[in-house]
Amino acid sequence: MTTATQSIANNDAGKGLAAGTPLQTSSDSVQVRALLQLRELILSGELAGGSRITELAVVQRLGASRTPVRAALMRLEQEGLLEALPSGGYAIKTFSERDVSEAIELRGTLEGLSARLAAERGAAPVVLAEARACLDAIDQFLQAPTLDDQAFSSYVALNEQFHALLSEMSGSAVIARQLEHVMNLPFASPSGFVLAQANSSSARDMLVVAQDQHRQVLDAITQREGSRAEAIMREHSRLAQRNLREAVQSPRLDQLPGVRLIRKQR
Amino acid sequence: MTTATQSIANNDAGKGLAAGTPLQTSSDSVQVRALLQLRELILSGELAGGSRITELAVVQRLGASRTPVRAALMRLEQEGLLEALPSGGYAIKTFSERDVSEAIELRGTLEGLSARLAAERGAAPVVLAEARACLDAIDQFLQAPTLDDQAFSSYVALNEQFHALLSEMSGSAVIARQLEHVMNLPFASPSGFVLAQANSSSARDMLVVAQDQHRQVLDAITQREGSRAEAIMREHSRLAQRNLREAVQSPRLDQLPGVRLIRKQR
DNA sequence: TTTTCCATCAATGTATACAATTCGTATTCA
DNA sequence: TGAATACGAATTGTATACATTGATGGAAAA
Repeated sequence: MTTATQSIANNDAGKGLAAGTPLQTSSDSVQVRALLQLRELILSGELAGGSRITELAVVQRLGASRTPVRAALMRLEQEGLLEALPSGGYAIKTFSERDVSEAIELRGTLEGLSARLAAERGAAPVVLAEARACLDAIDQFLQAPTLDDQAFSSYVALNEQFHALLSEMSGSAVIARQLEHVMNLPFASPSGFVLAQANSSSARDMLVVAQDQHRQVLDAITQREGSRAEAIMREHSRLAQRNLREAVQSPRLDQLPGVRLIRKQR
Repeated sequence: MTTATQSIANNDAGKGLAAGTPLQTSSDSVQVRALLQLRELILSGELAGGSRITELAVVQRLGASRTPVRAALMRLEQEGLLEALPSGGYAIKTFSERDVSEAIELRGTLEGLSARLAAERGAAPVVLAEARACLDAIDQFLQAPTLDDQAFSSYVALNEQFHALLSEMSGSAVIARQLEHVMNLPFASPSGFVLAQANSSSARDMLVVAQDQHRQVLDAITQREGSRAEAIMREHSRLAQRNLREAVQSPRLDQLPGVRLIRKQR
């Protein structure tokens, strides 16, 4: 995970100003800034999916020199957002709905593996406690009969945290690394499409179901029930699958990061 | 670790040469050559695991300039062979036996997923036919009561091919990509440790077992038995686990690529 | 009008100069 | 003597010039 510490603004006399750029000057290195900005540009759909992307264009757009831009491009390629063209250069990848579905399935499988290992080996008590606290916090939000956008955002944050803790419980750096890599794929993230459902009447119910699965997988891990833990996490990812299917038609979809990269047909 | 120029001496006396110099030992670009050579250097153990690696050292060693070397380093970091140090620069990663074990488990899980999807969706007949041909070829080698090193090498190649076909059968580029990524981890490859067992008396028997699993998973896929296919591939990876455990003490171990990166403890 | 060849250009690949940061070391002050 | 600071060497980060390759368009010939 790249540390995106937002701190004192620095630097950046800003030569070429582009319209609409969020102007988030963090004091990170040029390389990191270029990576973040370029990723944002792609995920926001500002750069059309499928189109070719040239170094020079990015250089002009971001104001950095070719070297850090090149690094960022390389990085984004291996993240899966860009595709290296055989003739050199890159194209912005697009994803079919099936691709997204498979990415979610992949995450479910890996999280299942992680949960099983955590159960079989036993998780560190500290992490378990953190996870319980995290779930308690989620419960707080679910108390209310209806949830506003703010509550959903909080849920998303806590949800991500819980999944991260789950990954940590396996005690496997190798698997955690792979999971991180899968999550780099857009929309594969645990809360990828929940926001699209925020207005749905059944939205809260879905979160209730998800939260129950959270509880149960933690219980399974505590009871050292490996295959139960694995099965739960796999099923848990199916919620995201459902959200994906429902969200594909949602008009609100366009506001989510990365959805512009999904092409309609397979 | 001193310089000593013990690798392929390209070294070409530097910048004096004008354009058009036929220094292409292999017809690839400098970048690709640097990547291959550096990876080889690491996997062969010529660069000590855990040690820091500086750009300049690599530049001097490989004769390329900093730019392609930098690209190679970046690549190897994301492959998992190098670790990016917080202060900049890289260190050669080392792996515990547990890391390796987890990498194998990971592969088994992903191959299981792939096989299940292939079974559920149905695999392309062409690929299925190729896979059968591949297994027939392996059978040829297993006819002999004992196998020489040459036969083992052939087995390894065919084995890799079969696993590649299996990955293709799922029809999922997303999953195939992840599998590829996992295989980048040293020793996670399907035939990672078979060569270490080549002299063992039970070596052939192990291959016989493996081959039976190959047959069965193909049968399961053909019969559209998803969870059976998945289970078989998971169990299949356990063979590699066994090989790992046995191979760890083998004196022949040092000749395998990457084993020098395994640290003894924890 | 079409095809082929050449010229031109644009984009990436490569090398290197320059800047900034880090780390080790030595010196100085308490 | 110890610690802290400052200085210097080394290494990475950044920018850019140069080289090469691939694409594109236009002109000439069939």
